[in-house]
Amino acid sequence: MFNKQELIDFCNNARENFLSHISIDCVVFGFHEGQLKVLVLKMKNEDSWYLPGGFVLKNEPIDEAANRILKDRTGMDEIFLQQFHVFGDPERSRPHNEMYKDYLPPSENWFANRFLTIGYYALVDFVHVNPTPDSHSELCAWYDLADMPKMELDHAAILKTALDTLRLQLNYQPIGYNLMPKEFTMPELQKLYETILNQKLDRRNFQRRMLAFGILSRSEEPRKGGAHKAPFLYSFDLENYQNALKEGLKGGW
Amino acid sequence: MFNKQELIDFCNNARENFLSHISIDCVVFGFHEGQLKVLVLKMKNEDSWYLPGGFVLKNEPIDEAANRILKDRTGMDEIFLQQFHVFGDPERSRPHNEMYKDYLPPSENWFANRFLTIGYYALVDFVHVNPTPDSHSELCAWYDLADMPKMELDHAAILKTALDTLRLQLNYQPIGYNLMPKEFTMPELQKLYETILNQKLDRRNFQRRMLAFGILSRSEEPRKGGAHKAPFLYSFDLENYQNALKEGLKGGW
DNA sequence: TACTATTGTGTTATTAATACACCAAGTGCA
DNA sequence: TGCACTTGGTGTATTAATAACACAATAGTA
Repeated sequence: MFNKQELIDFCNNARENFLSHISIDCVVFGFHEGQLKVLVLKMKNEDSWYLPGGFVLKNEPIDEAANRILKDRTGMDEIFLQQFHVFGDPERSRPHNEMYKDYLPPSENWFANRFLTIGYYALVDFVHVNPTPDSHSELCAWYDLADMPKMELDHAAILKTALDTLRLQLNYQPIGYNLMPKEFTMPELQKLYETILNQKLDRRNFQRRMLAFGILSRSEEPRKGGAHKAPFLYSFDLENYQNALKEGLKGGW
Repeated sequence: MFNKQELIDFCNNARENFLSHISIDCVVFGFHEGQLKVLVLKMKNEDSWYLPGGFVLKNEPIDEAANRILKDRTGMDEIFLQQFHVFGDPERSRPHNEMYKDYLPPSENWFANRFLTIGYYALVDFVHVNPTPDSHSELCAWYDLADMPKMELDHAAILKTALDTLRLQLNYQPIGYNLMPKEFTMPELQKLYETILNQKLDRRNFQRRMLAFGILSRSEEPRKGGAHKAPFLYSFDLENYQNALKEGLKGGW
């Protein structure tokens, strides 16, 4: 993916600006046409796929680093982002460590380092994302969760952990606001939940429960023009939603 | 806490063996006499307190590093340990960065670095712990959660986050096994829950719920000899317990 | 206009959570 | 020994949450 000169430049730049041994990888979830999507990158001249990631500037908070990385890949600001796990097996970055050993000695080769990676997951409104490859990628694109390409390193495991975390999160936090468009119908929201959980839910019980949370407001006008019965449009009541994020949806004890 | 020569030795050793920029801090919870306890260290010749922590060896998985650090402080092996958050504000280690600037230039001073710290929390059986200070501490001791000394850096925030995580955990995972002795009475287990949650629970409902989880087995003999009515002794059914850890106690959706 | 797909809503049964009261066993003391 | 007090064990009624289920309304299409 790099030729020798590019590698040298990259390494010099990285060594000067970034914290060593630490990377960030992001699992960006979007929702479109009833499918949960994940943003992935394809390296130049290689059939290898990665989650969007990057490094932490020497004087940058890690949450800001994750935001910066995602802004570069999506064009979006103020993304819903959550740190979920650190992947710290010394073997995890091994395949990369060998990569450029003919070009540079390990001491000068940024990729010869072991990297811990901090996993973040992001929830974004699919249509607002402008997938943008980085300098060593030829493609940045959405993939269906059910149809992901084989990813390098431990990125498949990172994705799995992110998904598990998201599913857990669902039980005590509202999540639709960041994944749905401003207005949506109840069946559309249900589809989101069903997709994340990979499980059918009962329409009537879903609606009752969702409304009981008190985070939705129904607009006056139903959606017109579509086929079939005109569904009501809902949007999130942001104040109650934020509150539910903080307080949790229902307590255990 | 270090004199100049100690500092130089420490830094040389650290630079050679540890990953830079990364530390681990552990919140060790124990339970004794109806109180939730946390293990803390006091620096030599200073009135400053810290959570037990350390660094990651260059070729060591981070979970192993946390285990090693805790084994050194507690004498215990196979501790229940859970990674819960990375604290990555560049300001968090600032107070330490200045500490030895008269002894060594920043490039040679391990403590002049910014550190991300990976937070782990541990649940241990109080009586099995042998609190052991490290080389730059004069004391390693249990403190009541309600009566913690003022800690350095962001260690109070780390503790708070650990406690919040533990309280959340309580809702979908069993936790008593690691904190209670082998055999215990139902009121004792209840006290543990009440202490963690800082809230009174109803005796009868607690017992019903706990038994419904199916992770307890009642021994034949009640505890004799104590004052008052002899309570039954329970222990955890390890197989069901492990299963509940994996599966979660009750699902949301 | 019948048919079909989709959405909206209500009712009942089951299960879980909460609130509450009584009995049993042991201690200490008059 | 009888009584007060403490701790622990268990049951039951009420309420709330969840799960299961059926029918009516609307808009497009054949």
